[in-house]
Amino acid sequence: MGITSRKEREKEEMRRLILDAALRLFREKGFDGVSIRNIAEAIEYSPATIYLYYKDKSEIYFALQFEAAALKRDHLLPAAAFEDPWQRLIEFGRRYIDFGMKHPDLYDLLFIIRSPMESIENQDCWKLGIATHAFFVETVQACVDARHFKSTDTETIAYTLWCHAHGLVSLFIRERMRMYPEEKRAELAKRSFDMIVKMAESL
Amino acid sequence: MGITSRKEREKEEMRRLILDAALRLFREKGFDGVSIRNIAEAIEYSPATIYLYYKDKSEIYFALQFEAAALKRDHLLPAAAFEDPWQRLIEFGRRYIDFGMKHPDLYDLLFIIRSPMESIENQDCWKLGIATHAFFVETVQACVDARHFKSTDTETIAYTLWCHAHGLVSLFIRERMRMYPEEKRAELAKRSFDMIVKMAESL
Amino acid sequence: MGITSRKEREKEEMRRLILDAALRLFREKGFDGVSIRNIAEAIEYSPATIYLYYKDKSEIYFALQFEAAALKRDHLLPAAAFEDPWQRLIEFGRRYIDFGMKHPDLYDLLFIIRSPMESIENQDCWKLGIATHAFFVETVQACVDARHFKSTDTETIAYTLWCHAHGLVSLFIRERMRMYPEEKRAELAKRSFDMIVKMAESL
Amino acid sequence: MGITSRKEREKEEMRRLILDAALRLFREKGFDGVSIRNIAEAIEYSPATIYLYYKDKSEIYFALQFEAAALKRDHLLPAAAFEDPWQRLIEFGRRYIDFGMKHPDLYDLLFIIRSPMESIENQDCWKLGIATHAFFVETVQACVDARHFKSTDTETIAYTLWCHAHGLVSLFIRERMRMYPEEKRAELAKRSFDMIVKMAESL
DNA sequence: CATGAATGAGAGTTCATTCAT
DNA sequence: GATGAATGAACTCTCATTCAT
Repeated sequence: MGITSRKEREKEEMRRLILDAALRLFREKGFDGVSIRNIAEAIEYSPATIYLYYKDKSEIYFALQFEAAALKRDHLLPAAAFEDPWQRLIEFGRRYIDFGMKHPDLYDLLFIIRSPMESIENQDCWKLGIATHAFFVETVQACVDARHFKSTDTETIAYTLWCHAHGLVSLFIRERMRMYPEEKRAELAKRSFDMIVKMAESL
Repeated sequence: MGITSRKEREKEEMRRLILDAALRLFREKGFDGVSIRNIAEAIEYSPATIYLYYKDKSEIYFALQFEAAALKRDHLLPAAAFEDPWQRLIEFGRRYIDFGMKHPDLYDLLFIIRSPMESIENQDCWKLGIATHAFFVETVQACVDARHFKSTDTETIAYTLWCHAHGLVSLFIRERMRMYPEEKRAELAKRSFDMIVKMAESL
Repeated sequence: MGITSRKEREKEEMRRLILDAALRLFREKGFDGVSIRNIAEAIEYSPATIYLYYKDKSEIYFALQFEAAALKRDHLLPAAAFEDPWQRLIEFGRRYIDFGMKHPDLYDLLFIIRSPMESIENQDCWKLGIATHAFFVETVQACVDARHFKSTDTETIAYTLWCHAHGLVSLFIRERMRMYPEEKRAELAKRSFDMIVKMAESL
Repeated sequence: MGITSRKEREKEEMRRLILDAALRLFREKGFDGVSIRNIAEAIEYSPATIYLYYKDKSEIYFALQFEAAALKRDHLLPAAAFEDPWQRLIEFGRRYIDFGMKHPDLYDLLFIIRSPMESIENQDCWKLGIATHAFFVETVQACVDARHFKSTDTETIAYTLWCHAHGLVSLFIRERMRMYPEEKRAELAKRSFDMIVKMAESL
């Protein structure tokens, strides 16, 4: 078992190495701009070596999507610590946007990129995403249960808040805010978040 | 003149053919995923023929973007007919979302696709977009002037509403609403629009 | 006959137009760098029109080679005016080098470029070249007859002088004189010509 | 070490294969007339393979030029053994011409072919050429110092001799001696060399 | 386990050339 | 007589991928 597990561990480390490099490169040059060769060079292995760990390029893609989903979950999870559902919801939103701003490529991967036909592999990723989304909806539900809103249409409330957050992040990371001077964008996003919170309060 | 105009027309038809094919392909596979060859095959011409009508790949892209911007403006413009700014704003929002739903590829092109560094050529397109955006902001301003909102932060109000609308459309057209059954999605979008309108009223 | 000859004349003018443009372009961008399209644009006709006057690209090439040969002959011919064979020879040499310096592309065409298999067409050109060369050899012979040299090996004398002149011109136009500062090259060439003349005197 | 060196050797052999094919093609069709595909076909490999050994087309060109320069130096160097500067000079000239006749493609590459703007890479080649040229000029200078010529214009003497040698070789290898029967050409060249030597003696 | 070597396929683009009008 | 439209073939170069070692 010792040997087997060490091998397992080494294999895992190698996958890590590949994914980290891939992720960094995707960040820099976009998904289409990165080649297997680029990744191989980045980790100082030969291109052929990559294929020992991932069947093909799209498997790397799926693995990354899973990574992204996990990272996102980890980024959002601390919101669960807030006992008050309303505070929890706010924190969740703040963290959601923060995640998108800090990891634009991951966000892109999860919510914008048109994926190359989702095979079975990324079902795990999908489950993760579902779970995180469920946590979000439950939080909204908790607010509803706590009579925080006049409206009781949990589904629509959750969806509406999501639309706003997603719109905010994706306009930003796909560079559609050029009519606003660069240095004002972050602040505008911040003000908009505060505003939607206010708006939600009077729902 | 007869011959000239027929030739002109035929040339125009060919450009149409190219643009339509290109548009469909761009949306399916993204800008980088589409090759001149692909487009040529789609319209059953040789690759070289494309170059008789468009200088290079990005010129096709710019032509499409310009068309999309013009179509969008035409789609939104009727909102200007409403005299009451608040009604005008609502109509504008409704039409914005409607445009995105009806012409997902055009919306994609304008607000989602990662473009090849926009050179001077598509300034026209850019101006068009700016103008339409300005109309939107002015409408919000008119509402503010009419004391429709408690808040007077026009910029943030406009931006927040835009975020919601863009988020709604882009989650839809980039298929990130799979957790909702297909037949419910349109209705959910509708309810969300109504909700944001309500929320805005109490701004 | 009037109509026919006018048509003939017009056809000739068009050929002139094409050749002149081609020549200018070859000068600027080299033979390989020029396309039929380039030539067509230069004379503001369509590429297809060129084909009404020349069967294909290499026919233009051959026509140009003939042009070059004729131009060269015209450039050298005035040397014939000198009655003294020695003066005639010197003048011939001077003019030969002058031609190469003033029309590097023509010289290139005639003496350096590896031609695309010489078909029957450029036989005319070949004859012209032969004739000019014969004139040169005859001049040398005249010097020999006039006991200008001790040596009587006309063939070798002519060939040796030609080698020098050709070497001088071709090192210059194929840019192999970079070890000499640009501004000194012309003068060096001049001094070398004077030197070979001197050397020939003591042959 | 065995394996490594064998691999090294194989790699070197492949480069040889490419360079040999390229050299032959360049000389037949000129630099612009040769495509990577041509070279690949000649050695019966795929075009992509070429890129494993040379970054691009001009790197092949530079590699060849460097080789040619080195070979030429090696061919000329033995002349240095002659102590008497005049004998040294004669031997140098003889070897220069001999090199051109024996390796027409290399000579072509070095002194005739129109090269793709030489970047920094082939500086080595350039230096080699400069050095060999310097050796030549020094030899002429030594003759001058030894009062071998009446003229003391070393630069012009060297240049004039070079012109003759270059003209002789390049008329030959670019096939501009067709007016002389094939079997007489070599002898004519020989006689011309002897003649220029004589002429130089009386300088 | 890792890789060097190789390649087919395909990218954008340009070219000489043809042909119906 | 002139041309607009079209194309097959070629260009340089990169990519994902395979396979023998």
